[in-house]
Amino acid sequence: MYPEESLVSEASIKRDYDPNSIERRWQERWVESGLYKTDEDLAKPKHYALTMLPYPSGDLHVGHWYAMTPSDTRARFMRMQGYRVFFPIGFDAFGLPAENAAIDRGIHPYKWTMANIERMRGQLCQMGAMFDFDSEIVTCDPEYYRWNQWFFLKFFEMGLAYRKEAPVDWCPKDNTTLAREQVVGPERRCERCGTPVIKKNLAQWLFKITDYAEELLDFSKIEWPERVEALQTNWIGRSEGAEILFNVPGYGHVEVFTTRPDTLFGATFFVLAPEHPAVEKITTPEHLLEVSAYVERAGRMTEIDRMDATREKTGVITGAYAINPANGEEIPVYVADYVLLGYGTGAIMAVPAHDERDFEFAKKYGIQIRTVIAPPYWNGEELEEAYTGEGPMVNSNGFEGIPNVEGKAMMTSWLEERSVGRAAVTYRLRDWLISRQRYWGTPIPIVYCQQCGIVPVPEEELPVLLPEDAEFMPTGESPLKLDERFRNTMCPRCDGPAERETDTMDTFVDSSWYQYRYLSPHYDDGPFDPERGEHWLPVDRYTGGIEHATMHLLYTRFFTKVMRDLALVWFDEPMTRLFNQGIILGEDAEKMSKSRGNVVNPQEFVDRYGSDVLRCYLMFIGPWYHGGPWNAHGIEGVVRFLRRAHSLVAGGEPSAAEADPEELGRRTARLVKKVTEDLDAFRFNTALATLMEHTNYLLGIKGEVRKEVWQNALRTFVLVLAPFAPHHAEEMWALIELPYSVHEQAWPVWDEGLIAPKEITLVIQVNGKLRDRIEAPANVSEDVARELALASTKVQPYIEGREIRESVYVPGRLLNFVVG
RNA sequence: GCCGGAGUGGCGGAAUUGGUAGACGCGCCGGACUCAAAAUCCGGUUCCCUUCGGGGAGUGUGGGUUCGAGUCCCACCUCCGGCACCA
Repeated sequence: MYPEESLVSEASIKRDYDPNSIERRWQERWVESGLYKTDEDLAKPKHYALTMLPYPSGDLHVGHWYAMTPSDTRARFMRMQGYRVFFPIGFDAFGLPAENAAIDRGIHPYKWTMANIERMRGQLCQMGAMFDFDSEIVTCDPEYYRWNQWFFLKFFEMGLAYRKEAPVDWCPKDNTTLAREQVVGPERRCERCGTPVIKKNLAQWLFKITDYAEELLDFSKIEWPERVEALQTNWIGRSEGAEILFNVPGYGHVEVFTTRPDTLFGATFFVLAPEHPAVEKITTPEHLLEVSAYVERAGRMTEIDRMDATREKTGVITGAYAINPANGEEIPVYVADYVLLGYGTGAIMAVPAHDERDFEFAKKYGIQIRTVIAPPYWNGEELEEAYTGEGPMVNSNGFEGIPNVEGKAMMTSWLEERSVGRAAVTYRLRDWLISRQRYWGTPIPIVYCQQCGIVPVPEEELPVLLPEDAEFMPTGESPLKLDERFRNTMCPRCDGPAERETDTMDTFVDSSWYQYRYLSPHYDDGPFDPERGEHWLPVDRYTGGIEHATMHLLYTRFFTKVMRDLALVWFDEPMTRLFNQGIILGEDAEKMSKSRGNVVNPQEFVDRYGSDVLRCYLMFIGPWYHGGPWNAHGIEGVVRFLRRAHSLVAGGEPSAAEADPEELGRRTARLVKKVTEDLDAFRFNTALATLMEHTNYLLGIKGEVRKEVWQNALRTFVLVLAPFAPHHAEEMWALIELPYSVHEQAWPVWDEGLIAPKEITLVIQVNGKLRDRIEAPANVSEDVARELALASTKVQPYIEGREIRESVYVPGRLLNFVVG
């Protein structure tokens, strides 16, 4: 995608030096010398840096480069700062594209995946990252997924894995069910392929993440972006309130959840979700026809229509009555589809005066609207709309005049005393549905026996292997279901005939604990070697995209908490600090996509300019968290920068010692300070700007300082360049005849005392407006500064004939006269 | 509606956290080198006015605090992301 009339021609790139041959040469040397084997020197502080593992789609795209190379730069920086750094990589190798390739082209998913991994591994090496490939994991390897199954069994023992038949989200294109998290947007589309999902009634396996809902809301032990915390908090959706029992004479008690127990006296009707089990039992014969018709219609309606809040509320009366426990009133029971079975208890007490939805419903069906919380300046008149604000309770016998905020707790304890209610918390979060009707995933280690029922596969029989000779139907039907040899088995408990579970696990299970497996990818006695865990856990820095906020990042927190409860780990959170990078867009500032034709192929740029250029360009483009549009011309600025940097070390004996060595020392110290602080805070763009500035300065004084001084300046410069452009830095390091490898050197330190300049530009303002700039000694006193300023012919016109009321002096910066 | 984030030159973006707005880079303009071009190097580049000394305006809009506001406060506008008949 580089422009036809590129300003930097190929010939000119290769004239001075050839990035490709330099890079290839050093990559080979790095491998030979084992430079990136993980440092296990326990005397050093540990740093576990992790970047989200890629899906092996075939080729690295520019998004991978954008995610990985700054992460690598940061890891290199930590290494030079004296940390032992663990920076692993692997492949999230299960998933649908492999299976689709099998269906479309007849290639077995394993073959397809492994070929892709092979290719991507080569590209990762070309990137010049310090990944330690010895710790690589491939999640479709039985050695890996065996432990998915092991976790499943543990979850099952703990009651955290259970099977339930319920209406679930089904993607008709991918032919599988999805977790609630994988259904996105108001149109309820499949997160993977964008197809609108439908509901299907199926028996599926779920992980009980809701048991950890409260703990997942606690972010006090991690430093994660507020944005992610907000997204997860939103997703978990905690509501505090009360559960209240309403008696329906002739049936029994029906429980409701409400966040507004303070409005109980205003409950003038009662609503059940159409799917609520009580509906058919309480409906009186004369309403039966109407109710069943309504329930059927609601069932046929699509989820999207059903959830459309702008639709006019509908409902039918059941003929039954519920008794309001607060005042003993009989209130009519309706069935209405604006009440959802999946939230709370699937039944509500309706308080039209103080809830917009109930208000709309009551207006339509002529139900009484009784104000029980007085709005400001309320005189008993009828409300024109629901009042949801605060106020004193009214029409509430025994609670009159109590501020409703206090009334909530009082009403709850009043109900508790009478055993008709209690304080309760409800979450929007649903349990994690992990069953997938696909082949290319981890088989769920469960057997169904006619005698014994649901039987877990014994631990020692793991892994339950995927059959290799599966047949892939063009319809996308689960190949495991059709595979008799896989399906038919013996019950581990009674040896009788039994059937295997044919669903596989959501691939998000794989990535929920992969950070632990990296530590000992071939360990046989558990998911990871506990001794290695002690040396490296938890992850110190995790980097990746924000799109996983309510999926992967929530699941992995959940897994770690369960692992803690299994005493596998001693901490509560998987990754202490998280950084989300942005998204790299096409040149048209739109999301890259094949259909738009704006996809940037990183390989083209690597071939043309080398990977250091691509690395640096991606870091220079803007703040990492921000992302932004690709610019094929912009990258040429980085080509020039690296070439100029390289030319610093090429030849040229000093001709005259004219440059100020003190200035050089000062600027070098400033460079080190700035790059150090910027890298610490992930500000790669401004660090590179400083490196560019410094390069230009050095080129300006090249040949004008003594050899030792120059050599020393270059040494420091190459050291701080090294994390950004590892190949170029290594080459320059060799050219200035320093011993291999630059990446094993200590990060330079700076002398703060050298940084302050002796001369400063003092800004003179009059009434806050800039009037002059005066060169002055850095430590100039206020009195001297005043004299200098008053002597300025540029300042004089603005103070002549006026009274100087005050002057503000900021040492080393500015002097401001306030004149009247 | 609720929650979160962002608005700065032609463009990507800087600004030591209240102290010279526009660093660095792209693009553009001018110059050097060249037969010429590319590359490279040097200089310029927020806008308006200018008698070429300089002057005025300026960080989404309108107010405010302050000697001084891109930065802090209040109100609003626009855009992006998430959630949403969640009781």
